[in-house]
Amino acid sequence: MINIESGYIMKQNTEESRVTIDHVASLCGFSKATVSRVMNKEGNVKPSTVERVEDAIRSLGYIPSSAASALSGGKSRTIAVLLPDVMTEYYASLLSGVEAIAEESNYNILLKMRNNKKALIDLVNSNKVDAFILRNTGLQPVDHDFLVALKRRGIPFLFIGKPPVDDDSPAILIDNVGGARQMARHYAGHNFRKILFIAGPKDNLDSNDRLYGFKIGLSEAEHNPEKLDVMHGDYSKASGYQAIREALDANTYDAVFCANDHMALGAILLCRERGIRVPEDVAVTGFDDTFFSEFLLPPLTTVQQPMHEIGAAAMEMIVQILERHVPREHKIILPTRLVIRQSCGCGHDL
Amino acid sequence: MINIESGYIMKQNTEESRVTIDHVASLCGFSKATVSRVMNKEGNVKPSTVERVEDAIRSLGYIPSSAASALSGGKSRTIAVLLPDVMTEYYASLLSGVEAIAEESNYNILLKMRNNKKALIDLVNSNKVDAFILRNTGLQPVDHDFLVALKRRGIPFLFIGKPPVDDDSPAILIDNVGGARQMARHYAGHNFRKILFIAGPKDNLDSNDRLYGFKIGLSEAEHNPEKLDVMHGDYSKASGYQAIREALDANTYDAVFCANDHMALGAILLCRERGIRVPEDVAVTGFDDTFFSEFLLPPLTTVQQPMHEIGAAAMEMIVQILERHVPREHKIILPTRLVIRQSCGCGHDL
DNA sequence: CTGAAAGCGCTTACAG
DNA sequence: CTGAAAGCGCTTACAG
Repeated sequence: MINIESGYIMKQNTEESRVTIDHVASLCGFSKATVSRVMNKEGNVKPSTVERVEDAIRSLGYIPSSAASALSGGKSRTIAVLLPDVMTEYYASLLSGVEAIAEESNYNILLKMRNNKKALIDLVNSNKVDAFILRNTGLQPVDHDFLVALKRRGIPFLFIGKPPVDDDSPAILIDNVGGARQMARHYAGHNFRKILFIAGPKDNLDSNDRLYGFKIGLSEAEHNPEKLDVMHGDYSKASGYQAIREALDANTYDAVFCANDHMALGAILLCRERGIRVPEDVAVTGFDDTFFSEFLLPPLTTVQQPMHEIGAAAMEMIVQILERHVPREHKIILPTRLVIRQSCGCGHDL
Repeated sequence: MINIESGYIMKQNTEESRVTIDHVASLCGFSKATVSRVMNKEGNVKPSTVERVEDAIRSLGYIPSSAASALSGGKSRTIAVLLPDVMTEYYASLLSGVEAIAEESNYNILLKMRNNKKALIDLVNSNKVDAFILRNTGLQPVDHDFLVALKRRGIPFLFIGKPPVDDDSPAILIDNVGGARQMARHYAGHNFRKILFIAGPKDNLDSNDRLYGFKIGLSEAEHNPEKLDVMHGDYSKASGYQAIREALDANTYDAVFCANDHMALGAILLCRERGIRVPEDVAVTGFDDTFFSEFLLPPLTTVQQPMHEIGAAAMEMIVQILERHVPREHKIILPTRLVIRQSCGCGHDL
């Protein structure tokens, strides 16, 4: 458009040159109200007008100032995403799913990784984002005042994972129960009789659902193990290691099912240390199908959840809410799938 | 502040209530110009005034509209971060380092994961961010027009990794040469004679530095291998697998050093398949010290780089540039460290 | 279908 | 050290 490289033109527009709606208006001969209307695809603008305005926008390379439109009541086209962290593959995948759709739909994403009440409420009030995607974990519940602020200002939001108990917000869920149920049936097939479930924290919804699904799966398969003990970890490798260590000090088990792969990794590490063979002495399985599970020795049997798709679905739903004013109440449940590898005792071709 | 739960008060302020600078001004009895000054810590405001204004801000719970301040020439307190992806641990760690400092310094971060020229230039012109953090990989070079736009508008930016050749922007670097040099010395200790280096893409700066460091390390140790072959991958597991497969079809090697851990994983996987023992038949080492490397069998010898710190350093530098108007030209080089595990042949206590 | 005008909530010369 | 006023670049009733 403007040749920056050829030095001598630059002088007067080094920092200031900004094409505004006024330039567009005067170039195409319509008012800026009209320009604004076509930019926002409002509808009732004569097609020929739309065309001329769009030509002007294009030829000027006009980019609306999002600050200005946000201030005057328009949209900022940015969505805040609140995640506990991005270091676990699970969250990184979510984020990449969200981002993929954001890019495609021309939204920006603002990332927040701390449940910092003040910062969040500031963000709500700052006019900076159009909506929120919230990952709710039992671990660090989303602040209540923050949710109140959101509702109060009428800013749409959605949960990845179950909303807080009293809240019926839109949400993207996965079939925790179904995945664990498949695992249980597989356990029944192996005829495991002394089973340890290494759960997440006591109040964690995902973990509770997985345990629940596991139990009904067992009973559906009419498999009645001698015992089904439950220990609690915090989803970390270290906690899986610790849990199985304590459990094994007191009891013996055929098999341990962990509420996620990181804890399963911890369990396998403990077994390696003690010379306990997996799966010959004890089977170990997980949940998530994290990157590394396939490369463990033995390769981990686990439940795959569509992490990327969860993020994508969340962003899609937000875009719909924002742009099509679709009914706010809405849940989507994404499927999970048992992935059988060798840590359960299958495939002796190790 | 306002009791949302007790329904009957809500009626009139359900969506609108916003505390503005005017409210603050009238509460404390100063003009909004003054309020603005204290908010922006401009300096020449009488201390007693500052105090009264701050009291008013606090008691009203006032949050400035970032849209308004951005529009009127102020700052948006948000930094754009451009990353190729977040799915690899390397980028996820960077991001978490960036985020940690952003939170602490009260900045927001806007995440961009595609090198989409138009979207980026729009962002530059949209007034939405104060600065950019750019991860430059040889793979997907940062668009030139985008950089031009940045400079033209005077928006500060910084690279993680080497800037493009002709560019002397601030950057956060790691000591690729030093890390690979340590690895080379270790190789000399093992007396490996037939060495394969699985590099990144041909024009990749990190990979080239690692190869360079490896070579000078070898010569410093006066170790002269019979051969040092180089194959190129793309940093993916699959490419490591592929590279070593081709290499092994034509030659034999004592040891292979991979430019990152994912390719080392691929190499180890190929060896597993072929029944080639690592490290007895061939040693395999990597670079990065990714999460999984410790849990591989054999545990991977690799070079650790401080990923989180890189992100943190980047954000810190941006904040300094923005707030203290520190000189723009600046580089920081962070150290790397050899982590010796067993895939190189050390620690036979497997 | 289109335009004139007010207003969104700040910041920043300018004047004192 | 402080204030009155203009202006940033949009959007949105309101009127036609």
